[in-house]
Amino acid sequence: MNKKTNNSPIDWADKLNEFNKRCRQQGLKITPQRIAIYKELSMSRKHPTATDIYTKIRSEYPNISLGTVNSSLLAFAERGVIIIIGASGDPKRFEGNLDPHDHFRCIECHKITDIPQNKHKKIDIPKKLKAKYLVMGKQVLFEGKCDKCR
Amino acid sequence: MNKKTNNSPIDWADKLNEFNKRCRQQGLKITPQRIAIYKELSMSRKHPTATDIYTKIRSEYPNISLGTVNSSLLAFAERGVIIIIGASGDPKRFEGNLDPHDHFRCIECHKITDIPQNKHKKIDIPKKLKAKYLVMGKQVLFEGKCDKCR
DNA sequence: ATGTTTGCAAATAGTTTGCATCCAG
DNA sequence: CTGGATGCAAACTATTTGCAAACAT
Repeated sequence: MNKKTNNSPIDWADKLNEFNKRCRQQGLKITPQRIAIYKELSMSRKHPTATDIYTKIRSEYPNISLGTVNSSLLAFAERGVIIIIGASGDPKRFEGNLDPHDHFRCIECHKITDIPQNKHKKIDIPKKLKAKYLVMGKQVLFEGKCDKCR
Repeated sequence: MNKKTNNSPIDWADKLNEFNKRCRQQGLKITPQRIAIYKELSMSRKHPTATDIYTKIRSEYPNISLGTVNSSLLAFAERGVIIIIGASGDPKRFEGNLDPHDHFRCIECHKITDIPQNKHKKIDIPKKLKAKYLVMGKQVLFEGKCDKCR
């Protein structure tokens, strides 16, 4: 499509490097399973749940467990290697793409789509907030009905 | 504190009117339970879960059920009488305050605080989004650690 | 060598569903 | 009257926990 062609081995090599670096920085051990989990996540633009990733990975690692997938994803998210998105009540959805962008969620089919940040790049963190809290992230979530559901 | 004194009977009468009007417009039946649910929600600045509200209301309506509280809240949210906020994986949190504002969520204690919209009032909906989707709402969620947890 | 991670299983939490009864409009 | 709402219980889905064995550093 456009310059952001996924699945290119070069992209993946880059991402893997970045991933390894971040893990080491954060004291997270790098295991084949974790690499597979991260690969599955970062190759997907679909904001998979832990179960989604678990299902996909089972073909490659037949005896990985959902618990492992879940705890790995949580460990990543805790250290900022990935992020968690979506709306409350939904299962957790993970996102490997750390470039700032927004999301659109269909209230009917619950699908989440990436939305590039248009103008408003700089919503940024109100000073009052920074004074009182340690602000580590920001998410903008649009909700409504997607083309298929409306 | 300041002009937004909660719990004032006048505030509540206003809100109740508004609530009744909206319910009628939307074809939702008004029952004592629903009024109690909405009252509990709109009097609270704490973004309660269904269970929170259920627990509180039981003193007044000892045989209301969690299912009823939940389905009422969902019915309200579906029709825009209230909104659902929070992050995925968390239990749903409800919010009766429809004035546009943002939220801060502590990733440790999961508490959610209202954040007034500072400057950036106008993030508003990218045209491309509007073209493709039916956008019904927008949420800005800051995440990090609150004063108590950091 | 050592402390983290894995895999498994069980426990917990939260949400949703089905159905008979009831009540607001 | 009638369709939506209630209350109860059971089913489901997702997440978390505990522990012994395996492995990355």
